[in-house]
Amino acid sequence: MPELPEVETVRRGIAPHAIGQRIRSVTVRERRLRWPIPAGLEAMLVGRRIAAADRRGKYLVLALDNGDRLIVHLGMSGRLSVLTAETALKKHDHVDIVLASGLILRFHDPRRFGAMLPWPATQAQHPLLAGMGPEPLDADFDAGHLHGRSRGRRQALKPFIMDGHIVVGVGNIYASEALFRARLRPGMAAGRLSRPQAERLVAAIRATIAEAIEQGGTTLRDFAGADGNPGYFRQELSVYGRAGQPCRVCGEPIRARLIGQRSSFYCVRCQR
DNA sequence: AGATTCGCCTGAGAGC
DNA sequence: TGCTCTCAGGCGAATC
Repeated sequence: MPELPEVETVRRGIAPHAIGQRIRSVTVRERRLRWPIPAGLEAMLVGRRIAAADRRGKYLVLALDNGDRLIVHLGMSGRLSVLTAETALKKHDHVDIVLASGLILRFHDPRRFGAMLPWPATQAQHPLLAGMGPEPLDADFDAGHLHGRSRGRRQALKPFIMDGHIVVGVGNIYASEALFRARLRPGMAAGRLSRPQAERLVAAIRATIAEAIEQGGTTLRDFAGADGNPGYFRQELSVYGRAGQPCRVCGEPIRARLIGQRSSFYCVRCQR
């Protein structure tokens, strides 16, 4: 499940092959993603040079030399891979972006929760990116921000930190992991977060995300980087998917519970 | 406005 | 073996 570390891993994998490359051709085999791929997407891309490969939250943003941009979201099961021209097509290979080098950027997404949308240069802000919270690794994500935004909130802490308006990129896996690291219960009301707890949570989210990026993300089933390799953060997971197994810190069996319709994992002893 | 629920999808795994 | 059912989950949109 691509969360921020997985998307960043993909971005880093793609950037050296994509930046500076002119787009030779584009083939769209399936337009029905989360939103349909607009008919004009191919024309926008072909002949342009890729100037940058950026990321905002879980959105990849490929900037073109004329200021137009391509937004890519991997959804649940999406992959964006750098492949050689002769790589055989697989089921769910929806889009090929063929570069002047001969390499292909191939978008593959069985569940089609992903998206591929144009962001014209004439459009200052894209609706999907407007209103997004700070990046967890940026300086403007700090205890003051998190504590301030949590005031008056009765929502559970876990869905609160998964809300992209509060902070971007924290999905279901890293939310459970960061809360364990911060020693906070996922079900506690966000509004009851003390200032010192907010300090701890910010530090925990930062550390969790940063370490996951270093490991190339977490591969449970689907995820692979641009080179097709899995991420190795799975072996670092403290609580996610470990229901019934002993807490790595205190030995207490890890509990699983639905919070905000999402499976959540925590240690009742370590997390108060 | 905040909180919750829904819906989009396919593949994997469980159960029969 | 093969069918059916359940679950997973990002996140915008709809609803309460």
